[in-house]
Amino acid sequence: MRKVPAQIASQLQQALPLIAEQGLEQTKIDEIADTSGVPKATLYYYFSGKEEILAYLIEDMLTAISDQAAIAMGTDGTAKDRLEAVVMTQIRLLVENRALGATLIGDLGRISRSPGLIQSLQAAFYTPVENLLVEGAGDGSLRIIHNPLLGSMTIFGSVIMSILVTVITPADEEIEFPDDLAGDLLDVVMKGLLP
Amino acid sequence: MRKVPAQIASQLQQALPLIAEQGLEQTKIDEIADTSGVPKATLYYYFSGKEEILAYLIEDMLTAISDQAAIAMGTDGTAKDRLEAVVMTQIRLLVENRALGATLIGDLGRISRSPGLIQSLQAAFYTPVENLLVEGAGDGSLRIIHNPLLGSMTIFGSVIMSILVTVITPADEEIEFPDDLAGDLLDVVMKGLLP
DNA sequence: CGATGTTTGTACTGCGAGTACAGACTTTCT
DNA sequence: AGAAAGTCTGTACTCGCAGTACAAACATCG
Repeated sequence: MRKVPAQIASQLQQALPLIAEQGLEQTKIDEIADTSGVPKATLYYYFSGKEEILAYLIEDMLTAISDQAAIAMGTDGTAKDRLEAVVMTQIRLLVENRALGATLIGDLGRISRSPGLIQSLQAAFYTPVENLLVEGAGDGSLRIIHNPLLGSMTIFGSVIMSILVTVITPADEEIEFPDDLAGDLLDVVMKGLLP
Repeated sequence: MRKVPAQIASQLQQALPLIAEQGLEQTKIDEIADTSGVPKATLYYYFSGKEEILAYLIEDMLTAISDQAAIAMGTDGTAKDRLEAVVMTQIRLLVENRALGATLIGDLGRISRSPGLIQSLQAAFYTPVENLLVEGAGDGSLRIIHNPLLGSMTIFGSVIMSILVTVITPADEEIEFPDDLAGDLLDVVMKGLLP
């Protein structure tokens, strides 16, 4: 895969709603070409096919998320505070690009089939959270849990499911602001379900 | 779609590992026919295509889960106890049929595009949990949370992510027993991450 | 036993992914 | 400047595979 010019990368975003809506399988290359304005021949000049186009866009987003998460991790405060900051960041970036977020979540199978994407996904979601859980057990701001990986999965799972629901919801209905959503979500995850 | 004979439904299960591994997109109808032993012409006699075959299998599993969940809900005990029973049931059924579980989770987008499947998914996962959360707030065995839907999403999210990881994990590695997994997961979800 | 439905093999059609390639245009090098 | 190498895109093509057509064998049932 050749280095993709920023211009083209940006144009490709326009095809995302289409892909999110009908799935990559049902989205024809010509549709992607037409909607994005990038000629089909040019697409094949840069990518080897549909799969690679989508993988490229997803990887791009995951990189952005892990970058931002790293920043949030580096701030001051207890592990708990920074965990909340990280989760908020993840949610914000997913919601800001709804279509890509929906595709990411709706197509976890595709991601799990690509080692590169698995790695990016871990870097964006698992690793930062898992590190913070360990840190939190150290500085006392978080409970020591038996299985930290499961903790990060719980968070990741609730994040993506929340997003999925806001994304499935017809666009005409009002969506909760990411901050409210993130707040409620953290409330549940942090305090648990027991009284 | 005609009523599918039990025999054929059962044979189709054999094609699931294939679909889980490479995705429906990459799985050819002829492969499904060969692996399952159901002739291609017969497949098209009952189904309108690949999509419908997979949808049928998924719906089948979701129905089984919601049936079992309903049973677990009907037992004695506090809402908390029954919630744990329900979650254990969900995990058990997903793990017992790894391939289908993996497909279900890896292809949430497909599900979210089909109203029928959304409904089955809700019946299997959301509705029972959400009801129990409300009940639990009533009988005092669970905390009153601001957004019950979010509670059920958190649980669903952590369940499927845990499954996804056990499924992605190379088959040669030892998998945690569903009971242990469920136990750890409930520990996190119930008690939360705070000390 | 006729009628209606099931099952399956074989042969076919057609869509759309991906390829080939030539020509225009741009950048880089000498 | 001018050659060389790389970028971009239109057009026309191939070909794999999903889905269709259909006929013949077989079952079921009234």
